[in-house]
Order: sequence, then structure tokens, then C-alpha cells
Amino acid sequence: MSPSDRWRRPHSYHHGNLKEVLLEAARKLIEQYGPAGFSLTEAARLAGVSPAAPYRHFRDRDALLAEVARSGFERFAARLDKAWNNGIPTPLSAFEHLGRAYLAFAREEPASYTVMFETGLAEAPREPMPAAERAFDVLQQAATALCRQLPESERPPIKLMSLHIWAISHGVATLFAQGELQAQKIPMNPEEILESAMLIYLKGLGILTDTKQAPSS
Amino acid sequence: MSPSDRWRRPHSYHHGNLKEVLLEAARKLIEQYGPAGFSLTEAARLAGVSPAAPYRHFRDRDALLAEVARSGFERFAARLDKAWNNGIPTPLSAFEHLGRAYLAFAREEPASYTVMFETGLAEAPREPMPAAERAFDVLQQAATALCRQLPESERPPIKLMSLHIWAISHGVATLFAQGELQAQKIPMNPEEILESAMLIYLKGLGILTDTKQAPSS
DNA sequence: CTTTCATGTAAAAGCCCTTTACATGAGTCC
DNA sequence: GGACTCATGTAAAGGGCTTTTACATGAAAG
Repeated sequence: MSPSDRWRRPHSYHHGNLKEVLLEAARKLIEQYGPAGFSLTEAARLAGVSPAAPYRHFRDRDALLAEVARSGFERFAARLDKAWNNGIPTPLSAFEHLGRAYLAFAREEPASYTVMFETGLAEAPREPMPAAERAFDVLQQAATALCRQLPESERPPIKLMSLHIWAISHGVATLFAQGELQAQKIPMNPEEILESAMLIYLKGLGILTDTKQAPSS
Repeated sequence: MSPSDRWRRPHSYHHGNLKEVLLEAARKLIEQYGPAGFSLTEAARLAGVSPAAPYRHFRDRDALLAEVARSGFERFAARLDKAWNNGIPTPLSAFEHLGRAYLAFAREEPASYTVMFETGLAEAPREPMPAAERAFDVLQQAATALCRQLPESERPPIKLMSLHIWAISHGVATLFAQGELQAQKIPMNPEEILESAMLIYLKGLGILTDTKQAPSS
């Protein structure tokens, strides 16, 4: 019962913070061994509890992975929203921040990102996953703001444009920003690839003109 | 020893075609349960052999998955190459075929596509995977051909452009063309999303002009 | 026919997932 | 303070999967 015992971990029968610790352990293990190599038992071991303990907090292994995905989308949406910052100071500069934030999340939380988008992990999440929709909303806001300078007749369907932006970002993130194994043969970093693609895409929409930088204001 | 025994399967001690049958079973199971849910034992059961039999053909579970990926890349590269067809009749029409072939493969062989691109499944394949490079080469050929009409000073770096094309295709394929779960809220099919994105991108490069269709020859 | 060897099986060790019955102890009510 | 309650932990066990090892089978070659 020395104070140091309370300091590190109460070493009591009840853990007190097991759910969060398990999620953290899961992310670490997935990052290391992939979603397939992750095991509930080993996560429990990392948390210092028995293999049955996680079942007090998650229905089963899939439920834990689903929670990794859900909480990942929360942080993802928050981060994208903060990077976009309502298009301030300019939609274009904010859009660049947004792209970098997207890639930064995929690189810093590869386990979360993988579980969030991996197909066939938890088959079908019944619920529409609100945080995922909030993240997509940020992209949609950005698309809207970027289009505002266009005459209405030339504006693309916002939803379609948002899907384009999402697909490009996701493609770059999964192909080049995760695991950095691919980084060998490829002469550029993911940020450069994403930004150059986006500049070309925006030019194709008429949002950007020939100069690399937009005519600010 | 009725003739029907020989008809369905030789029902002999030696299977005769086990390796291919196991790969086929693996693809079916992965398609159904995801790469995590796939089990060697169940693949063996589908093939009608004991759980130890697969080890005569694959070092371990990961080696089987690696072979699913490798053979997938073979068919992928062949299909892309055939669709591109050396840019005949026109680079633009061939490019459209290429995009459709990309999505068709992802939809028709979701298991292969997933294993081919899933991060953290087999950690790091030591070998550079020649078929994967052949597939990328097709994209690079297409990029080169599309750029030929541009004055040299306006041509983008071919490698970078190829990475853009790859990222967009991969993004659309993984987000919208696999599992078709997402198809609920999204008003368009993957082909439309990919083609519209590509048209905008090519316009941004100056390869396409305002008209939706290129001025054919 | 006999030998050879690729390809199959059976059995077993070890790990993981999950359930069930039981243990612990923090907070609550008298 | 003392007893109760219930969330949260453990232990044990069943069943499945992976992989290894020793053995079996039979097609092809000499």
C-alpha cells in the first residue's frame, strides 16, 4: 500500500481502466502484427489481466476491433475538422492542411486506420457510424468551399467531388503512407504525391489556374 | 469403385490437384469471411483432405496467402494489359477500358485484391513481386501514351502521374467497388466515380479539353 | 516386381476464443 | 460499523486452428 503502488497501477483486483488499456494494447499489437495477428489473449496479457477479463468490456474480439474503428473515426474526424478550420485563412491553404492531416493520421495511427477501412474485418457494421460521417462531412465542406469561386453552372456535384477527394486521399494513404514499406522504389513522400494530384484535380475543375499557387483572395 | 466415384473426384489417396484447389478454396473463404476469418483447416476441409495436407504445398498459412496474392497479381497484370491493348484504338478509350478492368478485377476477385494490397498481412514480401511491377508498368505505359500529345515542357513526371492514377483507382476500388456494402448511400457506381475523377484529372493536365469526350483523332 | 519419393493421414503440442461458475471488493443502505 | 449488491476480475474447460512428426499410400521409374 505504499504510495508508489497507487502511482503505477493500483495492483488491485479491479483494474480500474481496463477498457482503454485494452484498446491501446490492441492498437499496438495490430500495428506490429496486423489485424490478423492481433489476439485478445495477448492484449489481456499486456494489460496484466486474465484472458477472460476483456469479455467484461467487449462482447467478443470483433467488438473490440469495432471499438478501435469507432474511436479511431472520432479522432480522425476531429483531426480533419481542426485541420480544415472552416477554410481559414483560405480554402486552398486549409485544403492543403486537410490533406496533410489525413495522411498524418494514417501514418501515426496505422492500426486504427487499417481497422477503420479494412474490408471484411467485421463484415458489416449495422450502425451508420456517426463519426465516419462527420469525417466525410469535413471533406464535403471543403469541396463546397473550394467550389464557391466557380460560377454555379460549372460546379461539379458536391457529393461526387467529395468522393473523388476521399478516394485520392485514401489511395495515397493506403498505398504510400502506411508501413512505409513501399517507400523504397518511390522517389517522393506521400504528401507530395497527394498534393500534386489534388492540384491537378482542382485545375481540372477550373478552381486553380496554371500557377501552382492560387491567386490568394 | 462405381464410375461415379471417378466422375466427381478420383477419390484416390493422392488428390492430384490439391494446390490449385486449396487456392480456390482460400479465395472463396476469404471472400466470405475476410482474410482474418480464413482458416487453413477449413480450406483443407473444402478440398476434402486432412488439415496437414496443405503443408505439402505451402510452408505455412502465410505462404498460401502470399501465393493468393502472387497469382492474383498475375491475372491482374494480364487483365490490365489486355484492357489497355497498347492504347488501341485511342489512348483515351483504352484508358477508359483500363479503369474499368481495374474495378472489374477488384469486384470479381475481392479476395485476391484484398490480399494483394492489404497491409500487414504478410508483413513484408522480400521479393519485389514481378507481376505487381508488370501491372504498374501498364499504368505507366498508359500515362506515357496519354501524355504524348502534350508539348514536352508541359508533361508531368511519368512516374508521378502513374502513382496518381494508381492511387485514384485503388481508392475507388477499395472504398466503393469491394463488398458493395457502401453502395447504399452512394448514388453512383464505382465506374462513374472513377471515370469522372479521371476526366477531371486529365483535364487538369491539359490532356483533355472542356468537352467531355476527346476530339477523337 | 521392387524401389522411390511425392503426397497423403493421424496424432499431438500449443495457442487462441469463448463460456461458465466462482471470487473480490468498492460503493450503498440501514 | 456491517451487510448487501453488482461491476469486474479469475480459473477452468471445450472446441478450433496451426504446425510438426512419424507413418501410409500408390504412381512412376528402373
